[in-house]
Amino acid sequence: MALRLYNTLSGKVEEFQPMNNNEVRMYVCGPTVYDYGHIGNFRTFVAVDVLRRFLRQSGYTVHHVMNITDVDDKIIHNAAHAGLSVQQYTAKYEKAFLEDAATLNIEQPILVRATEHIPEMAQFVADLEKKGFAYRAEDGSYYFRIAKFPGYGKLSKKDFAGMEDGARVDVDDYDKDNARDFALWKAPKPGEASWETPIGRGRPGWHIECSVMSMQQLGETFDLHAGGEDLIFPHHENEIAQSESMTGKPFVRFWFHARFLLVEGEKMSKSLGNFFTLRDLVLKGHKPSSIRFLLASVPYRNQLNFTFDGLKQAAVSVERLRNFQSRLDTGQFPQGASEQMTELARDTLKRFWSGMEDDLNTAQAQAAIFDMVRKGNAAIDAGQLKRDDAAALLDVLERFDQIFAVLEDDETEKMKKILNWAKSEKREKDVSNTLLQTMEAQELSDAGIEQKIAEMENARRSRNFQSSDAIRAELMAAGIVVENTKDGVRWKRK
RNA sequence: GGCGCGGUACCCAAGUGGCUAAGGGAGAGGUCUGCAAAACCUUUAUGCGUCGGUUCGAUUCCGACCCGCGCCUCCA
Repeated sequence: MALRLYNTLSGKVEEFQPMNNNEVRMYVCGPTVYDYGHIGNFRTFVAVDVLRRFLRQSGYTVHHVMNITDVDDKIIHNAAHAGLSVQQYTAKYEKAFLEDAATLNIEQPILVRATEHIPEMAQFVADLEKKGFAYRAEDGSYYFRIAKFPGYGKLSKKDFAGMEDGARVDVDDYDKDNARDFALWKAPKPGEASWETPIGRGRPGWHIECSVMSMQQLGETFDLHAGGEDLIFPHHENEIAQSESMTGKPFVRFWFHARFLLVEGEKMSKSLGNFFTLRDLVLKGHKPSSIRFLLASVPYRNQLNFTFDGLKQAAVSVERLRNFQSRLDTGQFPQGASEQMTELARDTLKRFWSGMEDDLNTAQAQAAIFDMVRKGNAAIDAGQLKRDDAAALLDVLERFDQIFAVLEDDETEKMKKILNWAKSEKREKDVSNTLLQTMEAQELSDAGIEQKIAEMENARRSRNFQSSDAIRAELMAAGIVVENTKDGVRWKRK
């Protein structure tokens, strides 16, 4: 059994085997740091994170590299508008992106930045020109000659053969030999950021950074290259053209693309008012774990409809898993193991795993876990769960969470950071009461809460229910839920 | 216009040429419970966009149509 993964290049689901036994070398196209990351960006990065974690859980050592695009037209434009240097401008958004990724429990890959590889890129362009794949235009820009690369279009399944003669040529593209030729290197326009290099002054085109940095980090041919579906063309098609022209070898074995999401049933766009950054959602009071759970629960190749209702549902689902985990953790169970539960743990893990192996079918994998939760809860209710069973079920839950990463309950700290950020950015008006209430619950110390609960328990023991209910209500108002179980009192922050 | 993906219950969302069409949420009823929370049980698609076709049999394959979405010059 092994992971079967859809490969955009072949258009088929294939068995994934890395080139070197236990090592996977993968590259993901990272963010262009010109603004805060939105929920669509994070769908892709969560999908890649799930892939990365699953590969690691499968026993591979994963070399995972991600680029930061820190120079492009939009950055140059926005930076100038803000009166900042490109570097000052991008530093802010790169930091924000990495914080947001951490908020969503996305493990950080090895980072490489475009602006830190300018000489290598210039060299790459020079070499491509030497080999006849690139040419210099009159203004000092360099273009890739796609006519020289017969495989052009193989990733995006486009046939460019018939388009060469008689193809329309845009008036402003008079510099290019063919309208489809793409920029490797851009000559500077007045006031734009540029670098002095042996091929002249200028800045890299968009695609070149990924070819140069990925091959530098991972070799001329590597296992996996990921990104959003929009990158298939032209970005990844162009990367293939540049890289394979340079080395004469296959560039990437598996191409992995995450599908775009919809927000409230529509394409996300600023004009529709359904454009949300991660921070927007947290300020509205949604927990990072709910967001991650929702993003991860629809398989990456399917369109995901991201809705606020769905976010609420995800929160409850995560809560259900956490409740079960806590029940297993704190419950008192008799020694030993039961055959049914041992089998349940084994079967669940198997189902979970085969769901994941089936092109990362996270919905299927999740269903196995929820089945286990129901059966496990029922066994506890019936008094049939033994101590070793609890450990076995907890272990399965742990395996699930090493990939989904939603059970760890330390979110208030993350949310607080975002709250503080909102204050520093003068965005207090966007802070919801839900978030404030969650934060309030955090203000109470564990000791303070336990003190209150002790008072409540005393009142209950002396059957002074009026008093105990008052304390319960008070705690509830502060976002603390107290549960009285036959194994004792348990409480949690909501 | 070209290429591609999808339309499954109130919502989100898997899946299959024929056994009861996963799972989660929501609603209803019940069990437990001083209350609350959690949990469990029952219940909610004779039906899988529409219409044809192939087949002993289709939600699953094929065709047409309707709707949604993506790519086709830098949006994840």
